[in-house]
Amino acid sequence: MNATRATELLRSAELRATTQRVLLLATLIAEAKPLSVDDLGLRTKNSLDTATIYRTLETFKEKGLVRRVDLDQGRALYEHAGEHHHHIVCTKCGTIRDLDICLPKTLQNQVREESRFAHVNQHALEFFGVCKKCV
Amino acid sequence: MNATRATELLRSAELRATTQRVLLLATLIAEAKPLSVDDLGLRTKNSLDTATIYRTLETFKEKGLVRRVDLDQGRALYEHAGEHHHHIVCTKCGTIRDLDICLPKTLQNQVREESRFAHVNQHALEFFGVCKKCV
DNA sequence: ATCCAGATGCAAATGGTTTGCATCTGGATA
DNA sequence: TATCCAGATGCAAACCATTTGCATCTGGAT
Repeated sequence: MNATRATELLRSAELRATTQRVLLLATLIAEAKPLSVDDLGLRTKNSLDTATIYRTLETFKEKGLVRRVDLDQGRALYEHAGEHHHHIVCTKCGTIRDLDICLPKTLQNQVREESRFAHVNQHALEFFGVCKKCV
Repeated sequence: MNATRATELLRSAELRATTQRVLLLATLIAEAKPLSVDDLGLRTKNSLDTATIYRTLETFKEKGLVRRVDLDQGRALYEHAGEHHHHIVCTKCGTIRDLDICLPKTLQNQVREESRFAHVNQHALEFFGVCKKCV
């Protein structure tokens, strides 16, 4: 069960381990993929108020427990924050797969130079395609 | 003036060159950066109905005249579709700068293999940082 | 067992985007 | 150039994800 793991994580993030937070975090850990607020509502059997889910996800994000992913225009997705990675999305069925790749350092340095920004902190990289089932 | 250029582009896209479309496309060409629906409303002196802007942008997108950029959670941005490129956004002031870089082919091939998708059609790559003015 | 700052639930408000419908117009045709 | 109509526009209402105000509840410290 991920409830104990979730509780531990909440404690180390200095957050009160409420029923709702444990449930949400455990769900995010269990599913291990980006979920929408609706998804989270369904997977927790609508036992949580929508506003609570939004507020909780925001809190989690601030503490680095989850990461927000913008794959979908229209609604936000959140995933348990493990290692930095990227995704590929099937434009037909919406399936999301994790990718174990990242940008080469050379490209990141190139951006630092070309942008003339003082800092380059992060990047979003998402791929879109058609999965085998949807060909 | 970009109006004639816009009219030409509309014609070759087989779209009726209405006053509104010419105005919108000319504005997108002139600004040469991602604009929100609100931005477009202001820059056209609120002479266009919001619904018209949304519908027109959707039409333009289908015809490949504009590209939608998701930099901002909350509202969509659209830019005149020139060459494929990416952006860097200042997380303090919101300034967007074009980047003349793209993913190395090797990485794209890596994604093709690792994803096991039938096709990989496109990617979104955005950088976030702090520009010199905002340090 | 008590207590209270912070968390939750509920409902209403917000803001971007979409849609139904009556009217208008670009541009093809005669 | 005048006519015509499919498609475009304007307006207002509807939608939907997200946020917010506020009264009540609760985790965990005392």
